[in-house]
Amino acid sequence: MRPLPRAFYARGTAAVARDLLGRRLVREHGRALMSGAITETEAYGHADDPASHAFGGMTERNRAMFGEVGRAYVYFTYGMHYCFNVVARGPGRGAGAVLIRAVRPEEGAAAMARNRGAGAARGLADGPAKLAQAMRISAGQYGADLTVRGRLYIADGRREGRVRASPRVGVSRGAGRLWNFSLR
DNA sequence: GTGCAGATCCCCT
DNA sequence: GGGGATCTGCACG
Repeated sequence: MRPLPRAFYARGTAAVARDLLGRRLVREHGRALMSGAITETEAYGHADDPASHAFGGMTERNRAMFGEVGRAYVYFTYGMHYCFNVVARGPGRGAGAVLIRAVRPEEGAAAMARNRGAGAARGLADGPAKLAQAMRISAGQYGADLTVRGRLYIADGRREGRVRASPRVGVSRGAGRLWNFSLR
Protein backbone atom coordinates (compact mmCIF):
# COMPACT_ATOMS: atom_id res chain seq x y z
CA MET A 1 0.00 0.00 0.00
CA ARG A 2 1.29 3.37 -1.01
CA PRO A 3 1.02 6.43 1.21
CA LEU A 4 -0.87 9.34 -0.28
CA PRO A 5 1.63 11.99 -1.47
CA ARG A 6 1.91 15.40 0.12
CA ALA A 7 0.39 17.06 -2.94
CA PHE A 8 -2.87 15.28 -2.12
CA TYR A 9 -3.26 17.53 0.92
CA ALA A 10 -2.30 20.77 -0.82
CA ARG A 11 -5.87 21.55 -1.86
CA GLY A 12 -8.96 22.98 -0.25
CA THR A 13 -9.84 21.13 2.94
CA ALA A 14 -13.34 20.24 1.75
CA ALA A 15 -11.96 18.56 -1.39
CA VAL A 16 -9.36 16.71 0.66
CA ALA A 17 -11.95 15.61 3.22
CA ARG A 18 -14.18 14.24 0.48
CA ASP A 19 -11.34 12.43 -1.26
CA LEU A 20 -10.08 10.83 1.94
CA LEU A 21 -13.19 8.64 2.10
CA GLY A 22 -12.27 5.05 1.30
CA ARG A 23 -8.54 5.58 1.87
CA ARG A 24 -6.87 3.54 4.55
CA LEU A 25 -5.56 4.71 7.88
CA VAL A 26 -2.65 2.50 8.97
CA ARG A 27 -1.26 2.36 12.48
CA GLU A 28 1.51 0.29 14.00
CA HIS A 29 1.70 0.13 17.77
CA GLY A 30 3.87 -2.36 19.59
CA ARG A 31 3.45 -5.59 17.69
CA ALA A 32 -0.01 -4.70 16.48
CA LEU A 33 -0.76 -3.58 12.93
CA MET A 34 -4.10 -1.86 12.67
CA SER A 35 -5.84 -0.42 9.66
CA GLY A 36 -9.24 0.73 8.57
CA ALA A 37 -11.06 2.35 5.69
CA ILE A 38 -11.96 5.97 6.34
CA THR A 39 -15.75 6.37 6.36
CA GLU A 40 -16.35 9.85 7.76
CA THR A 41 -14.37 13.10 7.65
CA GLU A 42 -14.88 16.76 8.36
CA ALA A 43 -13.20 19.83 6.87
CA TYR A 44 -12.04 22.86 8.85
CA GLY A 45 -10.73 26.13 7.49
CA HIS A 46 -9.04 29.22 8.81
CA ALA A 47 -10.13 32.85 9.25
CA ASP A 48 -13.25 32.19 7.15
CA ASP A 49 -14.41 29.38 9.41
CA PRO A 50 -15.55 30.27 12.94
CA ALA A 51 -15.83 26.58 13.84
CA SER A 52 -12.14 25.97 13.22
CA HIS A 53 -9.52 25.89 15.94
CA ALA A 54 -7.46 28.10 13.64
CA PHE A 55 -10.14 30.78 13.47
CA GLY A 56 -8.56 32.98 16.11
CA GLY A 57 -5.02 32.71 14.76
CA MET A 58 -2.09 30.53 15.68
CA THR A 59 -1.67 29.32 19.25
CA GLU A 60 0.46 26.65 20.87
CA ARG A 61 -2.27 24.04 20.44
CA ASN A 62 -3.16 24.62 16.79
CA ARG A 63 0.37 25.30 15.53
CA ALA A 64 0.31 22.19 13.35
CA MET A 65 -2.66 23.50 11.37
CA PHE A 66 -0.41 26.27 10.07
CA GLY A 67 2.47 23.94 9.25
CA GLU A 68 3.29 21.44 6.55
CA VAL A 69 0.30 19.67 5.00
CA GLY A 70 0.07 15.90 5.33
CA ARG A 71 1.03 15.94 8.99
CA ALA A 72 -1.07 15.02 12.01
CA TYR A 73 -2.90 17.56 14.12
CA VAL A 74 -3.99 15.89 17.34
CA TYR A 75 -5.88 17.71 20.07
CA PHE A 76 -7.26 16.87 23.48
CA THR A 77 -10.86 17.72 24.29
CA TYR A 78 -13.63 17.27 26.87
CA GLY A 79 -11.04 16.46 29.47
CA MET A 80 -10.54 12.90 28.26
CA HIS A 81 -10.59 12.49 24.50
CA TYR A 82 -8.15 12.90 21.65
CA CYS A 83 -9.13 13.69 18.06
CA PHE A 84 -7.02 13.06 14.98
CA ASN A 85 -6.76 15.42 12.01
CA VAL A 86 -4.67 15.69 8.87
CA VAL A 87 -3.28 19.11 8.05
CA ALA A 88 -4.53 20.27 4.64
CA ARG A 89 -4.98 23.54 2.89
CA GLY A 90 -5.28 25.01 -0.54
CA PRO A 91 -2.82 27.49 -2.02
CA GLY A 92 -2.97 30.88 -0.36
CA ARG A 93 -4.59 29.55 2.79
CA GLY A 94 -2.97 30.06 6.17
CA ALA A 95 -4.30 27.02 7.98
CA GLY A 96 -6.64 24.08 7.70
CA ALA A 97 -7.24 20.47 8.69
CA VAL A 98 -9.48 17.48 8.12
CA LEU A 99 -10.87 15.66 11.14
CA ILE A 100 -10.96 11.89 10.65
CA ARG A 101 -14.21 10.96 12.37
CA ALA A 102 -14.61 7.25 11.64
CA VAL A 103 -12.97 4.21 10.09
CA ARG A 104 -14.21 0.71 9.32
CA PRO A 105 -11.68 -1.64 10.96
CA GLU A 106 -9.85 -4.01 8.65
CA GLU A 107 -6.58 -5.39 10.01
CA GLY A 108 -6.00 -5.62 13.75
CA ALA A 109 -9.62 -5.37 14.89
CA ALA A 110 -8.78 -7.48 17.93
CA ALA A 111 -6.04 -5.07 18.97
CA MET A 112 -8.41 -2.15 18.52
CA ALA A 113 -10.97 -3.84 20.73
CA ARG A 114 -8.33 -4.33 23.41
CA ASN A 115 -7.30 -0.69 23.19
CA ARG A 116 -10.91 0.39 23.55
CA GLY A 117 -11.43 -1.70 26.64
CA ALA A 118 -13.89 -4.36 27.60
CA GLY A 119 -17.32 -4.43 26.06
CA ALA A 120 -16.34 -2.74 22.80
CA ALA A 121 -17.07 -5.45 20.27
CA ARG A 122 -19.08 -3.11 18.07
CA GLY A 123 -18.57 0.57 17.37
CA LEU A 124 -14.80 0.18 17.59
CA ALA A 125 -13.88 3.31 15.66
CA ASP A 126 -17.10 5.01 14.56
CA GLY A 127 -16.37 8.34 16.27
CA PRO A 128 -13.33 10.63 16.42
CA ALA A 129 -12.43 9.86 20.04
CA LYS A 130 -13.19 6.16 19.65
CA LEU A 131 -10.93 6.00 16.62
CA ALA A 132 -8.08 7.70 18.46
CA GLN A 133 -8.45 5.36 21.41
CA ALA A 134 -8.71 2.24 19.24
CA MET A 135 -5.57 3.13 17.30
CA ARG A 136 -3.67 4.58 20.25
CA ILE A 137 -3.37 8.04 18.77
CA SER A 138 -2.65 10.79 21.30
CA ALA A 139 -0.34 13.73 21.91
CA GLY A 140 2.68 11.62 20.93
CA GLN A 141 1.48 11.60 17.31
CA TYR A 142 1.21 15.39 17.10
CA GLY A 143 2.98 16.50 13.92
CA ALA A 144 3.63 12.97 12.62
CA ASP A 145 4.22 12.81 8.87
CA LEU A 146 1.37 10.80 7.35
CA THR A 147 2.84 10.73 3.84
CA VAL A 148 5.60 8.23 4.61
CA ARG A 149 5.26 4.58 5.51
CA GLY A 150 5.77 4.61 9.25
CA ARG A 151 3.91 3.91 12.44
CA LEU A 152 1.05 6.12 11.35
CA TYR A 153 0.13 7.01 7.79
CA ILE A 154 -2.68 7.22 5.27
CA ALA A 155 -2.56 4.89 2.29
CA ASP A 156 -4.28 4.72 -1.04
CA GLY A 157 -7.56 2.87 -1.22
CA ARG A 158 -10.70 2.59 -3.23
CA ARG A 159 -13.92 4.33 -2.38
CA GLU A 160 -17.02 2.19 -2.18
CA GLY A 161 -20.45 3.71 -1.99
CA ARG A 162 -21.78 7.21 -2.40
CA VAL A 163 -20.70 10.32 -0.58
CA ARG A 164 -23.09 12.17 1.65
CA ALA A 165 -22.40 15.79 2.62
CA SER A 166 -23.92 17.05 5.89
CA PRO A 167 -23.43 19.82 8.44
CA ARG A 168 -20.51 19.29 10.78
CA VAL A 169 -21.16 17.55 14.08
CA GLY A 170 -21.19 19.51 17.32
CA VAL A 171 -20.59 22.80 15.57
CA SER A 172 -22.78 25.82 16.29
CA ARG A 173 -20.85 28.68 14.73
CA GLY A 174 -20.23 28.18 11.05
CA ALA A 175 -23.01 25.66 10.59
CA GLY A 176 -24.57 25.84 7.16
CA ARG A 177 -21.47 24.54 5.47
CA LEU A 178 -21.91 20.92 4.40
CA TRP A 179 -18.37 19.95 5.33
CA ASN A 180 -19.04 16.61 6.94
CA PHE A 181 -18.51 13.79 4.44
CA SER A 182 -19.51 10.19 4.95
CA LEU A 183 -20.03 7.00 2.98
CA ARG A 184 -23.44 5.45 2.76
C1' DG B 1 -35.39 3.75 20.18
C1' DT B 2 -34.38 8.83 22.39
C1' DG B 3 -32.45 11.96 25.95
C1' DC B 4 -29.63 13.61 29.51
C1' DA B 5 -25.87 13.73 33.12
C1' DG B 6 -21.38 12.98 34.27
C1' DA B 7 -16.62 12.35 33.53
C1' DT B 8 -12.47 15.51 33.53
C1' DC B 9 -8.77 19.00 31.86
C1' DC B 10 -6.46 21.78 28.57
C1' DC B 11 -6.78 25.96 26.16
C1' DC B 12 -8.00 30.57 25.54
C1' DT B 13 -10.22 35.12 27.14
C1' DG C 1 -13.27 31.01 34.86
C1' DG C 2 -15.90 28.99 31.03
C1' DG C 3 -16.53 25.93 27.48
C1' DG C 4 -15.40 22.34 24.23
C1' DA C 5 -14.80 19.18 16.51
C1' DT C 6 -17.03 13.42 22.78
C1' DC C 7 -18.45 9.00 24.76
C1' DT C 8 -20.79 6.13 27.99
C1' DG C 9 -24.29 4.43 30.92
C1' DC C 10 -28.69 4.81 32.68
C1' DA C 11 -33.52 6.13 32.57
C1' DC C 12 -37.67 5.98 30.18
C1' DG C 13 -41.04 3.82 27.39
